Amino acid sequence: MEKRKSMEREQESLTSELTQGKELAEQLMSHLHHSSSEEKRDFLISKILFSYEKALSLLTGSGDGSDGESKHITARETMLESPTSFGNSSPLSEISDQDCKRKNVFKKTKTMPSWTEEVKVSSGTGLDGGLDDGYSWRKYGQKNILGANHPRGYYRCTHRGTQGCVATKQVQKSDTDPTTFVLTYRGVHTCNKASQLARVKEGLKGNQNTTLEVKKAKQFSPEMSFSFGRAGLRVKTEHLDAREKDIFSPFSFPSTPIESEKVGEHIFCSTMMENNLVDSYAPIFESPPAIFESDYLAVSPCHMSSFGLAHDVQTSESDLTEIISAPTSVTNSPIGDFDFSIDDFEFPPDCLV
DNA sequence: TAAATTTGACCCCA
DNA sequence: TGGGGTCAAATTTA
Repeated sequence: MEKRKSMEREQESLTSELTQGKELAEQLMSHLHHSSSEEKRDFLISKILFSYEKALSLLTGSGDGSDGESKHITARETMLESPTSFGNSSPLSEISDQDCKRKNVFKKTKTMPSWTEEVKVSSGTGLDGGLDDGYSWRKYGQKNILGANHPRGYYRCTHRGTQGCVATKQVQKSDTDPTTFVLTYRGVHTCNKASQLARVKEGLKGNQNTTLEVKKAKQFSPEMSFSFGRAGLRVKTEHLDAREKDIFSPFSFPSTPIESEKVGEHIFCSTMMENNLVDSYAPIFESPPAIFESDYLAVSPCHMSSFGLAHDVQTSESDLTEIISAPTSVTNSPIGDFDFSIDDFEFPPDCLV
């Protein structure tokens, strides 16, 4: 009995890994067609390889095949995820559509990549909870969290219905610092806006006016099967004059004082290196956080290298923190090389904030 | 009037 | 069994 359960789990993990591999391959195909950055393609390839290696290890029994996530997936959930896997005769067919939906949601939530950011905003920005990061979010819930002084807001991508974008984020005001919001992102944007933002970010490459400083990576734990840890960035903004704010307006940049003493405070790059996870970290930037909210965004060198940014880098107080300059828009770009100017970019009407 | 937000209820899981 | 996350109806906003 116990053995059978174990086998079922392995089969589920296998299915999950193969499915993931397939999806990643499809993403890669899409990126090939859109001449995305080499880093991004490399990352997708490494993820695909990892998925298949893991699947193989499950088949051969050489690995434990279970990770923190997949071992929680039940047989029922797995079947529900693949509606075609059971026919009318299955007792599962009696499960309501809503039940199916819910179970899919819970499973997807658990298996989606997630990472955390701490974003400091100045009071009066009117961005509480919204914290515009360039994506369109729709609030779908709010909960009081045990032990937390402030409620947690739940947001999902506006394009979820139209484009099936599964990205979600949680926003909670920090208990210790009311000006700091803890943002937890889950899932990767698959909406058009994501690729458009990526293009905007890439457009930073040739632009040199606005200073970016990536401050720190606060947390990283290999929570997701292998590559998607939780990483944190503390993003500060300051010194935006009216003109610059206008420039940033499409992304609603707030302005807050920078805490220079915290620059380089957290060394996460080395942690990544030690864990051979540098490549794995790429996805964190590849997808959403897209914090457009600072004119002062610090980036550790490992980020820089994974971004393919080798130019216009100044050394900051920390060896692990460097400053980039960019003129019109800023972000901790998930996408590596910044290839074209933002001037080349046009927002389709449906994506303007 | 469509889109966004609020909020109580529901479900899953530790 | 309670906490966290999500759904969806009701309400608000643009």
